[in-house]
Amino acid sequence: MVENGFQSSFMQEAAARGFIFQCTDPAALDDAMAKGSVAAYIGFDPTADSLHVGSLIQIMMLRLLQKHGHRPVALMGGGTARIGDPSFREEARRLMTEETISANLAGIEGCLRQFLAFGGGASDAILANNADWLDKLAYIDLLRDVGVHFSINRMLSFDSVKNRLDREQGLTFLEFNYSILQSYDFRELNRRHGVVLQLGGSDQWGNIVSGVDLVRRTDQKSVMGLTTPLLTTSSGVKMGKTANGAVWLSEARLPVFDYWQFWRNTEDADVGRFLRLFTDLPLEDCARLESLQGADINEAKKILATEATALCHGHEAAQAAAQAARQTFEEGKLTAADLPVHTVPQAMLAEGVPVFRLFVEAGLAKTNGEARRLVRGGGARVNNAVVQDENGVIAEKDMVEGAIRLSSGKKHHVLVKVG
RNA sequence: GGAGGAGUGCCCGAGUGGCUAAAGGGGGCGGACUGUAAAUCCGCUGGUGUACGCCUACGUUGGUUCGAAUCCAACCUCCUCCA
Repeated sequence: MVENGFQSSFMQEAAARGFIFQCTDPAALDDAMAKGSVAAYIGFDPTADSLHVGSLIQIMMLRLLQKHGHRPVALMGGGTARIGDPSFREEARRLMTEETISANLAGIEGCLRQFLAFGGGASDAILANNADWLDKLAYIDLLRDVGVHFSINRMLSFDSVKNRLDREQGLTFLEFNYSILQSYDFRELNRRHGVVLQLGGSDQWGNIVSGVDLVRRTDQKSVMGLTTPLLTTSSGVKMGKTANGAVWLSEARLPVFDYWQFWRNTEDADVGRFLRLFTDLPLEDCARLESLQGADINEAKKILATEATALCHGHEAAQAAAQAARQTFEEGKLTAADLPVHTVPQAMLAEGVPVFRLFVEAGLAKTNGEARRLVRGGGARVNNAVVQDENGVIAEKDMVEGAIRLSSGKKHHVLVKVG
């Protein structure tokens, strides 16, 4: 463990909680943070209108900065979005329209506001958008100003690039330029807001180091980089994937109940790590909860779920989700309030609707076929009764306490109401 | 610019004229066992109000054929070597 030897409260806590993977100059960073407030940034690409759990470690890092009196800067990749991040290959290459980008920016900003305090104070967070400067860039100027400081030899030596070449994956010029633009962002934020630290996932190391170099060469200033570890669950799966894709942070994309469930279902081996990274609980509490054995660790998971959910959706919503879970899983209550609700038109239930269709309607299956398969596999339940006939009809008579509860498996529940 | 190789479902990957909605694995979903965990075992894993029907799918477009992921042509993209 590298957790001691740091003087600044931020570095001590960040290290102890497991946020630090690599740092360009730990001693200098520690020093700067011990002396005063430091501004640090992380970039977010507006590829969707919400962030998801994959970005959460970065957000928590910004939060930690704020807690220790430093200034977090969230940089929106509004400019780079118009190029399309090439690292996603095929998928992300479709170009986004201006409207999509600005809608996504607004959505992401909403996510960030849950976690950070924005404003004009010393440790208030700042939202920046690289479109503000990238849109104005002239190619030749960029090449002369920034391009000269990039050595192809050097770039080829970066792991991120080398791997691609070794695997015969091919690397486009565009992608190559990505690190130039990112470096340019760093310098711009340094000039505009005095940002001296760039944070990111471990995959960003090469780009971050490039930025550090650029600022040193052109501005003779020493800035730093710090990366977080790549998060996988203990069974080696990349974190944050679930039935319907990503675990989103915005309620519009993922009901609070489901967000709470995501954390509740953490593997035993990850509980301690996640408590330290994704909650504000004191380290002693994390250690105590982590050490619970056997079924007792479920208590720790509930605390993890409620704490993590509170950070994202607020205490009330988190408590409500916890209670809904308790009623549903422990007390076997059929229609606990605060389960995700899906409303359907009155007419639909008046006429009666085939079960499989209602499951699709409620979002528990993506297609009719998937819903039918769910029923055939014995995983579909209506009001807790296993559905036998996929074509069976559901109607108003099936309402219990004003709702019909649909379940996919043991964990996914939706209340269907008329609205 | 020249020569050679490659492009298959969410991912990896087999398949070289009909038995192919396409082996196998991963991932995902469901079931069993548990502790709403992990591990293990079992089932499912294009769409379509289910239909040995129709539609979509083996880079793109066209062609050969009763029939094409499979053969031919052109094109696109990627890789390797040469200039």
